[in-house]
Amino acid sequence: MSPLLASPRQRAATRRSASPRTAGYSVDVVLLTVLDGQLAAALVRAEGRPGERLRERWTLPWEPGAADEALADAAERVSRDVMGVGPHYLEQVGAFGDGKRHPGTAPLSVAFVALVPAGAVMPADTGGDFFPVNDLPALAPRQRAMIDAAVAHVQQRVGHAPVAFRLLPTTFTLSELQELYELLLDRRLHKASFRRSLQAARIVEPTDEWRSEGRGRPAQLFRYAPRRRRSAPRGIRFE
Amino acid sequence: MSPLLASPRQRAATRRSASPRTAGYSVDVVLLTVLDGQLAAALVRAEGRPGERLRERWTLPWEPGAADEALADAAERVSRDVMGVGPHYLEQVGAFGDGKRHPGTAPLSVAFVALVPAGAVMPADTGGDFFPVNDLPALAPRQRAMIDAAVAHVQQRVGHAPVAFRLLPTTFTLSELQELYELLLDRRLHKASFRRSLQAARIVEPTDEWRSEGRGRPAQLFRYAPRRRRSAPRGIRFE
DNA sequence: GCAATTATTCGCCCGATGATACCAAAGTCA
DNA sequence: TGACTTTGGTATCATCGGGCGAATAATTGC
Repeated sequence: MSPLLASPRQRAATRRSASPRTAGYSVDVVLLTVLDGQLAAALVRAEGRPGERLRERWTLPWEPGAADEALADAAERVSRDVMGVGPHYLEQVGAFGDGKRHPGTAPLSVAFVALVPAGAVMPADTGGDFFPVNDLPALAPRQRAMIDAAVAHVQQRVGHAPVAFRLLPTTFTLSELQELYELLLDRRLHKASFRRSLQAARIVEPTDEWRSEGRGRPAQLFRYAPRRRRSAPRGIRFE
Repeated sequence: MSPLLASPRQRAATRRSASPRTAGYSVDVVLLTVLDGQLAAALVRAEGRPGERLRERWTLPWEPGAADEALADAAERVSRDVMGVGPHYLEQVGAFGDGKRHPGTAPLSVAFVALVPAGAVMPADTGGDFFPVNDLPALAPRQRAMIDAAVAHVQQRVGHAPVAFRLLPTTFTLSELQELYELLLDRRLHKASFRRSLQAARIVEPTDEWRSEGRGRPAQLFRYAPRRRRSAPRGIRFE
């Protein structure tokens, strides 16, 4: 079988079956995007051994861990298998293994979170789909925990990493950006303060284009273009 | 051999040798304390197989991963084997496995960070010692990476978790607390501002005791006693 | 007592944040 | 055409928190 002709689904299945003896851990990816104004995670069909009865129909995309490979490389490959292209953001969330089941036999799973811009489409042959994180189908407890941790991880990183910009197209309106921040942080933000802070941080620049959304004044489009080095943190937080 | 008579070192050695076939991953603990005004990590003597030549003499305390156990339980046991008592703080840092060596044969290590109050002593039979994180002996690259990540993790958590208070005795002066924050954050803090924020957060309370350090006015002793629920975060950070 | 040292607090200033209101540019509808 | 609505973008003001220097307090050593 030529690798050039193999579909992502076939590649993934081949790699999985090539390791009948589990390496001791799996690499699982929580692939997040924005769908219909909600955070959504990619799930694929659970593939059990012939004759095995699965209690769950869906699972996070994953791969058995390889001894001689960097974890991030495996996670990137898993993401590529699902979406056809590499993720715009990839970060490790942590290791999960507290006695809960996994679709594979791995006692330990290393979770990654990957971000895909809103509007990206999953190739049909992937056999997967996006589900809102607030309305997930039945999942193994460990996988549910990994999704929850991935969302919490993104929420904590949103102020220190360009998380939001990886979930948006290359150009966007400031209202879209603010709505995304409100979605991620789960709280309302003040419009004037949001734009003031954004301007002070100098991480977006305006383009020459405007977008008219039907009613109301057209909005100027911006792009992510950080021009400022990180300012030293000020003050102390006790929480 | 009765478990009641076994020293921590013997218990750890027994457990390690009980898994000749590696479980696929290890649980490593970065045990931090404050020693001579510096952050210090606990290291133990590296134990190789007979005849095997070790390039490093020291290693992080660790254990092979067990399939049927929670990761945090293993990390707590490792900490207890080193210090004799459980840690005052324990949190997972992440999984490390990017092709670097480990004293065991595990291709993957799950790192935890544990905090021990300044002044705590390591039992003599542990065979370990504390080393300043800025002046570590030769270590395997993966272990060095885990220590660096653990320190960075603590620095990021210091404003959101009672990290500093787990590195201090139960009572302390405000100057000691500020010096610890300056050590952790690696920057100077203004005394009046520090105390003002501390009072606003309502996480310490004064005791009836004062401590005289020789010269100068005696300092009042405080204890950690959070009385305030977390205030909702304000504003936006773009960094 | 007086200087030195350390602890604790006060007052001033500035920047960030939030509330409210205002202006601008488009569509809708009579 | 002209009011009204809708959405984008800005201005003004009050408030709050934090940075800064200085004043005050309590002890040791001379």
